[in-house]
Amino acid sequence: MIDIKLLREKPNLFYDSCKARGFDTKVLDQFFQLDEKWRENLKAINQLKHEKNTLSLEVAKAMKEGAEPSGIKDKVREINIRIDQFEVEQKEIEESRTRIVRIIPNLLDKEAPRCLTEEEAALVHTWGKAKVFPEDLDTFRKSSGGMEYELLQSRPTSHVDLVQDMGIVDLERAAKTSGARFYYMKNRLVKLELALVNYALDFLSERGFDLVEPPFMLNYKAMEGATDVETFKDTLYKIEGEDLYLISTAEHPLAAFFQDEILEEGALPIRLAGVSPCFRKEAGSHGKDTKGIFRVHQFTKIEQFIYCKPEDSWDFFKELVKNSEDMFRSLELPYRVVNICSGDLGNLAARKYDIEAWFPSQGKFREVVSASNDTDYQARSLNVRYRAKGGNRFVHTLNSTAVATTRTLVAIMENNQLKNETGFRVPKALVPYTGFETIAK
RNA sequence: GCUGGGAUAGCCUAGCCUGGUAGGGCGCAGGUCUGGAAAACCUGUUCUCUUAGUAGAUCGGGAGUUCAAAUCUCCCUCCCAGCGCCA
Repeated sequence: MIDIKLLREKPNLFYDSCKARGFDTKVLDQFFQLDEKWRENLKAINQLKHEKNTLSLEVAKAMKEGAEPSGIKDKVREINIRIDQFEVEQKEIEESRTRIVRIIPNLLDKEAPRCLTEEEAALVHTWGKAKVFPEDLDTFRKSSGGMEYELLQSRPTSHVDLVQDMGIVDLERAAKTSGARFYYMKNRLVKLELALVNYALDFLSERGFDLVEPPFMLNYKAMEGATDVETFKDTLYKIEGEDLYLISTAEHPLAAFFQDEILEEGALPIRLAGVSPCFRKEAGSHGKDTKGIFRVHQFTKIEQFIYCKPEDSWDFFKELVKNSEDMFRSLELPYRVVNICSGDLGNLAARKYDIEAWFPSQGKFREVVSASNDTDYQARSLNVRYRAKGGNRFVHTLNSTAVATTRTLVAIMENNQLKNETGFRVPKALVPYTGFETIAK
């Protein structure tokens, strides 16, 4: 949630930020309309309550002296009716205002590029040597700066065909039992997934993160604080008859961990590495990546999360991106880093970097990591503060994927295909965790 | 799921029976004192409102009774203890 006081003091900051995001500024106009009415009403209510309190004291005084002040009591009853009328209206105004405030996006960071679409994201840098099929070379060059590449003789098999041919993923039966975008994962691929999870946890543990397996469900209040309306609408599964939602990322339970708490300044920064399944409806993505395990309703993800002091958050943003990059370097997966367009940012993020791995079969860079600095936006909604000199202040929160298993598995399959047989090589870093070097038919 | 006990400001706690300005302690901040510090003492220390007041709200959340609710009544949430069920 944004800071209402700041919105009142410096409306132009918000108008500019919303325009750059392609967010309709009518919402801001509505806020100011409602807020003005709200403040007007508040004054009237306070005035009436003051009268009421004064008269109530007179009643107490009179009764102590043995009198029956029925005249004053009647007056208070009248005032109560007027207060009730105002308060019913005020409650409605407040609800509308809160609804509106909650959808106003975070203030953009000045380094978030001003543009509207996914394609215009600013290239930050690239790493590795991509395997490119000649047909894709144009697209690759346009989207990769001067990144190194080697040309492929033939297009690598798509992971969809590969996993089914090898019998390590059963999509048809998953469709039967659960629907589209589900999977049964089998044998060595299961081991590889768990290897990836364990590797990522060791990796982050060594870098000072506390490992956390959070609840996989959150109640409305926690979820509302941790995320935004868009996520609710498009991605969350609700448990029928209960005040519970399946998490779509460990970010949310990690963010809500300190809900309504005041942290000691010396305890910051707090680095948490969450591991959890992620459940996503993927509403609105019909027709995209419909086959295979690239975009699914359920996958496992290891997520980095940091709570810190406001003045430090951009340093920690760099740290998160570096961790994620190091992770993908160690998995030998070529990638590019992009600075996401103002128009393509989520509501919470002031700035967001994506890491996009190169997928040789698809001939594209695709998102495997998303790193955001939510500044104080999420912390304000969740009421997470720290004790600072001169008063409690909201912390800043940041999050970044370390590894999302399914997507990373696809990247591994497509980048490491074996030449003479059906299968792929396990990245060296994972071999100690798998105990085998290849997965082949 | 059942029975009982709890939830008061950053933390701890009084007040609840018997309705009438939420009191104290710790911690923190400022001040007096000091060469400096400690101690002691004083002041402040929830939120809201750009008329900042002799203002309003606030005692886990909501509703009710009353001129008036932390206090009485009802519903709900969470925590603790005991019992039950349970991989």
